[in-house]
Parts: sequence; structure tokens; C-alpha cells
Amino acid sequence: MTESYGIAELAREFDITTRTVRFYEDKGLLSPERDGQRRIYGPRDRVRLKLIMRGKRLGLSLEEIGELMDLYDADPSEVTQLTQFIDVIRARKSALEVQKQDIEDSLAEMTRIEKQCADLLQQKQGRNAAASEE
Amino acid sequence: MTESYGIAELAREFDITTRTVRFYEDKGLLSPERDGQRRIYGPRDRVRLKLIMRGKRLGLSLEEIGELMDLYDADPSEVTQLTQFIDVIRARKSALEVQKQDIEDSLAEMTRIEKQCADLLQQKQGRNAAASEE
DNA sequence: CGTGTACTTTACGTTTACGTAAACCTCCCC
DNA sequence: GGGGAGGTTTACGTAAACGTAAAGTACACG
Repeated sequence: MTESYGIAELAREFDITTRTVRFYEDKGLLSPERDGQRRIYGPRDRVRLKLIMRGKRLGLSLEEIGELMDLYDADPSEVTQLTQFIDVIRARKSALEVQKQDIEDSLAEMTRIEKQCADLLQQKQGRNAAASEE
Repeated sequence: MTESYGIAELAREFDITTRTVRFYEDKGLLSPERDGQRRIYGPRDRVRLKLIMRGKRLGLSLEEIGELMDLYDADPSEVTQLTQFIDVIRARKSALEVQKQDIEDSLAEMTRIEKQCADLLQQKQGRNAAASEE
């Protein structure tokens, strides 16, 4: 008895609408079972949705996310396919490295600004305290 | 004589279209000088464009990018503003931390897959070599 | 003066990722 | 058997981020 979910249940868990879940199916990112006309989602769909959400947080389009997930569960049999496959993965990885660097740069800048603000705040509060002391 | 650029020049440098540059201006992200009716971009615009592109690579919307850049060159005078300001920056930072974690997870998975592929490739090539040896 | 080259405004078109509404099942419960 | 609760399809609407003409301006060059 492998666990299964209704669409509302799944949507709630990921904090999205049922419309969105169906939309992802329409785009080929999910493929739930059916009980009559109702959709039944299994563990595989849950994992996929998790990957989709992560992809979105990274700013990927649904199409890119789909391609990535295809990579995840494809197994290339031919040697030529295999080497191409590796190339694709490496390209993807280096894109992520760029993004990681961007994030680190941004974090550094924001930390700098944050510190500036904290210093300024100290000064101002210091003066206020001094003013209310006499 | 502070360096300046035409729109085409700037667009070429960042590998975007002039339409895009004007669009960013329309959204309040750039504000070039004018020589008659023509736009003249200075160093400040270049820096801003660089920030915009980085924001886009991070998957931010133009609106979010605008807000971030506002943070960068605003200087909050009131203490209450200052503390709010710091809160905003911290929220932004923690969002970036999440994204960074997402990237690291993704990189780990992809590295795993890449290794799998490399092993598989070794095996296959090994067999091919053995087959062509006799 | 005509031709280019570079730039301008105006405006409608397009893709992505859904939102929102309408109209229809279907099972369960009182 | 009337009504929820939860699900379904169909389809039009929408915001963001530009693309893509169309038509005009401004200046240099032969």
C-alpha cells in the first residue's frame, strides 16, 4: 500500500493551487494515476514536485526544469549519447556555479550594507541616549 | 571627461537588445542623460545594468531588482527607517541563503549523476577496447 | 540633394505561468 | 432527493518581459 494523495492534499503541502498542479501535468512535468476521472498522486509525483519547486526557486523555467528531470531519470544506453549527456550535465553545472558566485557576491554586498546600517544605528542611538541622559 | 556610451554600444556590451535597454529605463531601472533626444549612458548606468543582469541570473523579477538597487543607494535618515531597512536586507539575505542551499543540493545531485555516467562510460569503453583487441 | 547610419516614439504581438470563472460529475449524508 | 465537498474539463483573462514592425528625427558623407 504505497501512499497516495489527492490533488488538494498535494497542493496544500506545497502551498500552491490545484490549478498549478494540473498545469504542471499539462506541461508534462507530472503524470498522476487516475481513479476514474480523479487524479491520484504517488511518491514519485511528490518528489517531482519538490524538484519543480526547487527549480523555480532557482529561477528556471518549467521547460528547463522538465529537461533537468528528464536527465535525472533517463539512462542513456549508447556511448555517444552518454558522452553528450555528460556534456549537458557539465554545462548545467557550470551555469549553477555562475549563479552560486552571483549569490555570494550579492550576499557580500548586502552584508556590507547591513554593517553600514548597524554602525549608523549605533551612532544615532548613542546620541539619543546621551541626549535623554541630561 | 567621464566616459559615456550610446545605447547600441551598451546593448552590445551586455549582449541584450536596445529594446531591452529602453524597457529597463521605462521600468525606472535606468535613467540616462539626454543629448537632444538621444540617450547617453554613463558609468552609473553601466553599473546598474550589471546589477540588473546579475539579478536576472538569480531569477529575480525586474521589480525586485529595482527594489534591491534602491536599497543599494538609499541612505535612510530616520532610526525607524534604518531598522526596517536592516530587516529588509536580512530577509533578502536569508532568501539568498535558501537559494544557495538549493544550488548546492542541485550541484551535488548532478555531480552524482555525472559520476555514474563516467563509470558507465568506462565500462562500455573498456568492453569496446577488449573487443577490438583480439 | 539623396543616402546611410544611428536613434527615437508608438503600439500591437508573443511567450510563460498561471488566475478565474462556468458548467459538469460523483459520492456521501441527512 | 437535495445539497455539500471535492474533483473535473474548457476556456478566456492577466502580468511580466520583452519582440517586432512602422514611421519619424538628426546628422554625416559624397
